[in-house]
Amino acid sequence: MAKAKTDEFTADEIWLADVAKSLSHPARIAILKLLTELDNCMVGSIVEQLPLSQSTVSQHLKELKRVGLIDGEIDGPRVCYCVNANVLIRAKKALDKLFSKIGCC
Amino acid sequence: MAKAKTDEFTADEIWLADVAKSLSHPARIAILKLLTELDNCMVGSIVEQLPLSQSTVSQHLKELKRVGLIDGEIDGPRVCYCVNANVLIRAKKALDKLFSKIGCC
DNA sequence: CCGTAATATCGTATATTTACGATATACGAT
DNA sequence: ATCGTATATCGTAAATATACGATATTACGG
Repeated sequence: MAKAKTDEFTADEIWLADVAKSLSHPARIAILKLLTELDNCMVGSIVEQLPLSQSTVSQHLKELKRVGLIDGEIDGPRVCYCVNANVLIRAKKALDKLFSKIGCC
Repeated sequence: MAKAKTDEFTADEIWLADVAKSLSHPARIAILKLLTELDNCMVGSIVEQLPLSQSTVSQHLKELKRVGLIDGEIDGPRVCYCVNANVLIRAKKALDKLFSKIGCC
């Protein structure tokens, strides 16, 4: 029943799982890709490129922002999002650490 | 209503999101960590270390196996799981590619 | 063959995610 | 002040995820 026993895991484990969760939808992967490629990262541009409604895209952006993978900067009546490299690097390091000593049984 | 519009995204995006999904629970992060640390990777050993029931752990193992992050090898009456480095490397490369050109608006 | 141990699967309850349209908010222009 | 545009939030329905106990399966030892 999805009883949140998260306190039984380490903060690192919970954090990495949370970042992974934010990456666990193709739309959010696509959004991150767009943010690294487009010279224009207004929400409207993103919505145009995705097969999803504006409100749904907004929800996905909120999820990415929640874990800090992107930041939104208000630009007049628009919002400009961009990738937060720091969080990204931290996530990659955590992954590397997790798998630094792969050795099997 | 979670209408699966996944065909609108690229295979790469879907795959990476799927791997991320399999990493999106602290128990599964913990399992992967255990598999890289324990000299004994029987299911029983994993269950012992986690605050979850045997059936729940088995479900998590199934999810990790589904995306190929781990392989299970039958060893008598037990099953020995280990990390699949190939899938892992592929995932890391996909992440690196995704973020190779971080440049903001 | 039978019992025991290890693991997987089933059934099921609850929680969370995903999606959309409708509505609210914020801002710039007129 | 009002209008139009851009974005966020609300309400909600359907899908999926998580958890557990109970049961099935598999393999070995006697």
